[in-house]
Amino acid sequence: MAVKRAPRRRLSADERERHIARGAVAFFCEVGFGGQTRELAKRLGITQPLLYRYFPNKEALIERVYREVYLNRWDPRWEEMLDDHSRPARERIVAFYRDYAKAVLSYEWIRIFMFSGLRGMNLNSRYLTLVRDRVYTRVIRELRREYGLPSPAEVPIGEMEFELVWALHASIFYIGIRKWIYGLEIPENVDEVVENLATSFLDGVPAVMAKSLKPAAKSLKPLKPALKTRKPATNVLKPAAKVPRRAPRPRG
Amino acid sequence: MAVKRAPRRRLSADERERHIARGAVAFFCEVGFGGQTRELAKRLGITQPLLYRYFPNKEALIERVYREVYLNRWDPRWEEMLDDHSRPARERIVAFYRDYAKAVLSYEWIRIFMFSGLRGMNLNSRYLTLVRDRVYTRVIRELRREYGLPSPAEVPIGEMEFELVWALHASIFYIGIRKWIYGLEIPENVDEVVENLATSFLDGVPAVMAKSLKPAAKSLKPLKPALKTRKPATNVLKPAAKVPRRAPRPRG
DNA sequence: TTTCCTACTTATCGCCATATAAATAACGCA
DNA sequence: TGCGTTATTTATATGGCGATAAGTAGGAAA
Repeated sequence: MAVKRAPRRRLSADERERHIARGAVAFFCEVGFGGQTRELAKRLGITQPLLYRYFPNKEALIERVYREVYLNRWDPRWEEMLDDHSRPARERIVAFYRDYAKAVLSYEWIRIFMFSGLRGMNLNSRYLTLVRDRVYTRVIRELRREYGLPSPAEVPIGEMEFELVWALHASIFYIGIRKWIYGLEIPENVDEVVENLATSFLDGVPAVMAKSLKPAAKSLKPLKPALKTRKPATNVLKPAAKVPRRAPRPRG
Repeated sequence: MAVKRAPRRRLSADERERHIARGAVAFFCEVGFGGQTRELAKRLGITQPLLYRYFPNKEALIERVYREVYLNRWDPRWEEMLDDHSRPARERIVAFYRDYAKAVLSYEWIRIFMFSGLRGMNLNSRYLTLVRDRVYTRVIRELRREYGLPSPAEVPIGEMEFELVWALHASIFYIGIRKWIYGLEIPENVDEVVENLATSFLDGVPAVMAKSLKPAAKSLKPLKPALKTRKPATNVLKPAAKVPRRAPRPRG
């Protein structure tokens, strides 16, 4: 039986570029960056050479996928949220992680994040350094305040304290890994789980934290103070040279 | 300048097979399974067709890599360790996780585990189901006992309890991800970190756990009882048909 | 020392993936 | 309604990678 061919439709260059970019995200996060341009084109309902009208080569397309996924993932309100002293610290922290989990626990993000890490991109470390500077420092600061411990200005944040916050981050992110990388079942009510993880964190942390703050503690190694340099926010990637569309070739 | 060629050395078939297998692990865990057989052969100091004398195709070689890495990773003493009632529960649990972390936080394991997950292998889920049945259930059982809560025989283990143990597992495993996938710096003294994570876990968990055990709790959803079927232990993968070496071809 | 088995190499096939060049046709505009 | 621009397709080049076939030589045994 003959394949019914959809009537050819011309999109504006911008529309098509976005169309391809979105499709590429969905495609590559599923099969990895080894996925073939032919297969991608087929899914998009276009021919493979058309991709090369919009992106000079596959690598540029992948670059575009990174921008699509990494950009605008950061919600600047998170920082305000953690700073809002009108609410109790515990409530703020729990609320933040509930929000953050919603933003981060998606098929696309989890997989692209892993793929880019395994490929040796440094996007991951850039992104996570940002998280550390914008979030971890705040969480620790508020925890210190909550438990009557010295402020980071008085005693700089120690390695071990960061590790404790890393652990909470990890336990949330790992829910996504279990589901979208290992293909395991996870609880239906992720919100409740995250809430419990944050709560359990808040209950378990102070003992260890207080211990690590005692000058006698074995490995109290202050880190470079974070939160010092104030960057423009939001963008993990540079605003970035937009890939120039290929000029139509002269004919004849 | 002429390339100094190492004198050709003949290994016994078994030796060469292991040589290739070990090299393949190191190679594929670094570049992923998309890595080229030519490049692998170069690193091994052999020619690429020789690979095909020992493995019928690339997929079989990859299969061999899985066996090499997954097999014998499980230490049966872990279960005994957790069951040893002559030591306090907290001590046992902390000691177990210190040990487990040492076994699991390696470049090879972390990366192969991720690569196999992203490839859609079900090895990950098989392995992790084993961990759940052999470890998580024990940890929860001991915790319940420690805190005077009903035993799993009386009240089956709930979803949320498993989630709490997952969280500890995640926070340890994630240390490896940070280092070997994201390329981030991690503390020198991982042992101490793991100890603190386990401690913080033990301090933080009981409140949430007790809550989740109250019949009134929202989502007390008992899971299928684990630890029931006793499997031969140790092997995650089937003992597995050894790839038959290719018979030398008749000549002339 | 000679022989013979087989580990290993050289040479090469054939396919498939990225990428380019040339031809076609959809749509805006006159 | 016809024209020109350019989005899109068809056809194809080019190289790389998995895999095979045939020839070479190491070393154990006699």
